[in-house]
Amino acid sequence: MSTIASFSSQLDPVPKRERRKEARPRELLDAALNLFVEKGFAATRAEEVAAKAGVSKGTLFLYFQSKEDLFKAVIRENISNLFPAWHEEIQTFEGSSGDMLRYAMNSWWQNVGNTPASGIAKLVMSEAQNFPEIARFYQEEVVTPGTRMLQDILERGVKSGEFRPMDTKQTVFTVVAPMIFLMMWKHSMGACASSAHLIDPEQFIQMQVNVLLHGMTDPNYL
Amino acid sequence: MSTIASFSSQLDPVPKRERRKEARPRELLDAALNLFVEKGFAATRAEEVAAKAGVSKGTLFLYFQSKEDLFKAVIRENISNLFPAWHEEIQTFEGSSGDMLRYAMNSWWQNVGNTPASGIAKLVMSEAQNFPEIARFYQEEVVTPGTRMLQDILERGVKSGEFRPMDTKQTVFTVVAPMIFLMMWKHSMGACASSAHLIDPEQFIQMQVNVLLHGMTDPNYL
Amino acid sequence: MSTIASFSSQLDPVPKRERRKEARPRELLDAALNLFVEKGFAATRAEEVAAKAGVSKGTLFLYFQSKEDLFKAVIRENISNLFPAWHEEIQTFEGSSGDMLRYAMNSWWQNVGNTPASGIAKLVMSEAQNFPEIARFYQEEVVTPGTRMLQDILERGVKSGEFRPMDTKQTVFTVVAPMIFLMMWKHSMGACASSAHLIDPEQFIQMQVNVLLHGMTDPNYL
Amino acid sequence: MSTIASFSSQLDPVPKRERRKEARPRELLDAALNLFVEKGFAATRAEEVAAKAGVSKGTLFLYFQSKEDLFKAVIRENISNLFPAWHEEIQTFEGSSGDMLRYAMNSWWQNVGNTPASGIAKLVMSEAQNFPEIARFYQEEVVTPGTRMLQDILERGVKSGEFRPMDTKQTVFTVVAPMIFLMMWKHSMGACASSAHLIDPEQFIQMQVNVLLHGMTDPNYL
DNA sequence: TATGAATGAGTCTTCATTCAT
DNA sequence: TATGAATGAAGACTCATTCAT
Repeated sequence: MSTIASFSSQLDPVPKRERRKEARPRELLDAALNLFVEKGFAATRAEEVAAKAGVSKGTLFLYFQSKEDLFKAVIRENISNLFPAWHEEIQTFEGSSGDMLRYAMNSWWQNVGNTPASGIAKLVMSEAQNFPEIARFYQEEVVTPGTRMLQDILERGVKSGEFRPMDTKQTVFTVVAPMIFLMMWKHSMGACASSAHLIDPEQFIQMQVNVLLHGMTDPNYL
Repeated sequence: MSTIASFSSQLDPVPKRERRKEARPRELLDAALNLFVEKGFAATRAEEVAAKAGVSKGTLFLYFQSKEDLFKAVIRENISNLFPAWHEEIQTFEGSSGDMLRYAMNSWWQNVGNTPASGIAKLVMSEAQNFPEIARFYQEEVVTPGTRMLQDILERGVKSGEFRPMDTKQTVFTVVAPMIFLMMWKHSMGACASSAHLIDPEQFIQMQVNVLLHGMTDPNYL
Repeated sequence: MSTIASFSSQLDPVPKRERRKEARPRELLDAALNLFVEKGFAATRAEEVAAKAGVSKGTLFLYFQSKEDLFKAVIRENISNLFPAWHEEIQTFEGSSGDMLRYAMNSWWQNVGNTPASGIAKLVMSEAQNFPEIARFYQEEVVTPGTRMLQDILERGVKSGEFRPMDTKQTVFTVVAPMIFLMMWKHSMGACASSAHLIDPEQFIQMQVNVLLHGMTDPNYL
Repeated sequence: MSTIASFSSQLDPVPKRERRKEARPRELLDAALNLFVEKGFAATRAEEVAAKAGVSKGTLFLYFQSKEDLFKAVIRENISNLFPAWHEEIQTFEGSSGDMLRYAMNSWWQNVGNTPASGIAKLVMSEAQNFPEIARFYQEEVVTPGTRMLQDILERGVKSGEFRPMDTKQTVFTVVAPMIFLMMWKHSMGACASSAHLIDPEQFIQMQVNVLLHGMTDPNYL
């Protein structure tokens, strides 16, 4: 057995940058991510995380100095890869800017809003005050590139005459707002939604795009 | 002024046990609002609230059955109570439904968004998972009447032909989203805003209303 | 009205020994008695006692130095008159000693066991460890005269040949035991009695007397 | 011996954090039994129990969910657990039902009445009002099986003709009463016993059995 | 490196008692 | 004498963190 193990480790030579020491933490980080998203930072007990990762309480603190340290690591590890192929896709999009915006928002729902990643965003915003360092980190890694991308779309539309002239830097938040809202709602009020306030996210996004593009006063558009 | 002050302070050496039954709830509520918003519900100790209100720990529980009860009172006092007058205003509003919507959102900014009360919404959404009872309470006391009011505006516009036909129940969240977003942003990312992502709330709201009403493709509207 | 009041107070000239100062405490003592019996010493809140007596919390402490002090007073005030006419009755009883015993126990049930006084006994025994002084007081005021009286009955029966020779000093506890038991049961397990363990006190006493007199092996007696 | 002791104490300087998972519950239970009996349930602080067992406050709650849970465990450990063996003994008893009853009561004295466990019954009855759940538990765990067992003895005697016909369900309390009495007395009045009211428990039990079996009027029995 | 028993600081809540009015 | 607002000590229970094994 030890032979096989050592053999296999020979086959997969760990790249230098991926230190051995971080193989175990991965499981802890995954467990923590899910629990933090599900229950929030304060309400998640260190022991739960350890149990979910299949190790003992003590082991957790072998890899992370404190629960807070774990939290920061969870966020840091899971934020960076939010804008992978997505950005690429948008960049090469062909079609009207309106369609582009619609596509971007639908795509966001598919790849972020409707995945555990949305939980991270909720978590970050919820705990931003308590962890300013994380908020700043999130700002840099997610907010800046994200708004940049959306702003590009708006500018493309204005330039082509499809959209009316606007302060794209500010208007971009008009596009961001429903997405932030959707994530927050889903992970907070959505959990206790009385039937009166159920939101159908996909319908909501279509409606949102329609309103963004045509407003509520345009009688020619549904 | 300083003369009067020092004089009066000689006369009233602030007795340790001041009897202020009438004023206490208000003082405690204010202290609680600020601390909850600043540090979160769970992270705020009951004793802190009492201290900030200038009373002892025990006194807090003389006026509120529990910390959670205090939180509910904060919500009621700072948000729920706004609705009646607000509803009245809307009811008697004369003018186009577009102006009405603009008025409602501006008014919201004046009375909620731009006050510490905005922190409450952020707080409730952040802590909803941990305190479902509070989420439920907020749903009932704020979300339901709030959306009801906005829905009325939309229906008014549709009925008058000013707005295009729509599913007002879902569209209302299109109006709610930017407000929720603004509060979340202000109390999370906004706190560590790199200059690149500063939001000018009032400008944002105007822009939001314009977009809601006319969309981004209407070249006839600024 | 004030005339009538002062007039009436003239009609009932308070005896010197019954000091004026103790008129108000009477109400407090009564309230305390009922509450202590009903809920126990620790579980009875000072404010409850005051409320039941129709005064404010502060007033209670005007008349009694502490809750403990109140407790002692309650016991002291209510114990002394447990053996009033009863003792007299027994003394002049004519009939067999068996009938006398039966009469004593039935009478005890009427005058003590089935009245709030039984609660006092339960209370004293329950709190004896915490208030040794009271236990000693109870010993003197109740236990000693009570057992003395019963011992007299036993000795009367032995002397007349109706009862077999016995160590009356010890046997007296055989008579006392069911009474103590009945009071304890009534004020403790009796409160949560599953139907299986309901005790019919009067039937129990008859049975007890029958057994005391005739045992369980005497086939000639029911 | 002292040599060995001092030698061993040099070798084992009692580590602060000793791992004794197996022994802990027993130690805590013993500490709790003694403190509960000595001071009452409510008056005993959880930390005291822990300290007496030589552990910290937190450790207590590692083994028992709550103070009430600890109390239940004390009852179970010290009384409930006695029943199976006891029931067995009774079941296989050979001899007259009278001897059987005498044996049962003597055995009870050996195993309960004369041990700290006797304090539990006193405790339960004293605190029953304040902790109904405990009373219910005691009813279920102790009262029901205990009375069942005694009732079996009585029925055996009736069936064999040794005892006269009787309502065994009610008569059983006639047997229970002196035991309850003995425990109550011992842990209340007994503690401050003036010499006049000292009870010799063993003599009392013999006398009690004699009276139960033969009554006080049977001249043929001592 | 891994374990999990043990720790103890921290927090809400209660309530006897005080004291300004 | 009476009030009741205010106090603060006390106690159950939690859980991040430590450390002996």
